[in-house]
Amino acid sequence: METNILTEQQFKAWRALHSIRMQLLPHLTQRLATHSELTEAEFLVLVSLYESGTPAVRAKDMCRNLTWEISRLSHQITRMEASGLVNKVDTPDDARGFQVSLTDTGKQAIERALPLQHLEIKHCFGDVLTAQQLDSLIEIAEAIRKHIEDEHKRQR
Amino acid sequence: METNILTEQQFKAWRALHSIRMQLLPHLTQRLATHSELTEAEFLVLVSLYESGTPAVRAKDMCRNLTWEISRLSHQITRMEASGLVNKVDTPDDARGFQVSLTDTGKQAIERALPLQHLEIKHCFGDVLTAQQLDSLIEIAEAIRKHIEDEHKRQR
DNA sequence: TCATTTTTGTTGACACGTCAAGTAATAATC
DNA sequence: GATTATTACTTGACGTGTCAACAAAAATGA
Repeated sequence: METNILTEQQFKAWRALHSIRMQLLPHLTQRLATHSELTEAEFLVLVSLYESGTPAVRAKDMCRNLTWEISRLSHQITRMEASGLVNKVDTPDDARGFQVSLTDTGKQAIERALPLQHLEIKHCFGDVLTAQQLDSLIEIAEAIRKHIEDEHKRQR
Repeated sequence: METNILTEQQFKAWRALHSIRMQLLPHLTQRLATHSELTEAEFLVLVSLYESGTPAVRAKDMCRNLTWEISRLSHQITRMEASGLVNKVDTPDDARGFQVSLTDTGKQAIERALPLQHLEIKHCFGDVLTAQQLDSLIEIAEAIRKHIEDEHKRQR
């Protein structure tokens, strides 16, 4: 309770969120690097592609899916094309955009990494929490999403 | 439910956590940049110093406080010293380490930023959630912390 | 149809974070 | 007290993420 703006409980919860972020996420990205030699950003792009069910995904759609901005994706795809995980393809209907597709290497990488990473998530997140706690998280995310959306829309 | 490793609920909760991370945190760091011209890393260092109550904090202690590794702090302090927010001082008793102290600029910056940022946190986090949800977060963080600590200790 | 606006993406600069390799001082051990 | 191990930090390389400035295609609309 540094100031009296936040209540004690609010402050503790904020620190709790920070703690989750600083402990769980680095741990998981490290595991991912160890068992699959993928960074988190690479993993997210590959999952997004893999789960789309389509051979190629348009950049702007992937951005919406990942909640990334286009500049971030552009940089990331440039790097991943260089390392051979994805290909960049022109869109047939719109000469501005591009599509991203999995290479064979990329497909193998994600098919190997996905179950391993889900095991990690289960082990140090899913199985560590109670059903009530999992439900709370889902509610919390929704409450925050709604709030931010209202803020955002007003600003734009 | 992409694979059947995680239960549906676990998977949704995992996505919820991801959603919180991707929506709330960028929003808050952007606000911080807007109202105080500080990055999140700068803010965290300044808060750590300010709340220590001492004129200077030793690097390793600040690392423990922030859950940062020393390399990260070293880089960060180098940048912040260049921009005039902190000073680097030799420790009196141990010639290996260094201490960090607030400059006047840094002190003014944090005294201005802290209440503003707490208002933001209250507005889009603390006041958005119920008391039960706040308590859940505190419990969740503790459960994860304990789990990771056990994992970590075994590995070291 | 022509001009304007919007959408889509690129690029460069810069701050950030991690890793691995190194250095130097202190602590521990014999 | 000399050797060894540990601690505390530095540095460089590299992947990441944001911002602002830019470019070009597509949609809008007068």
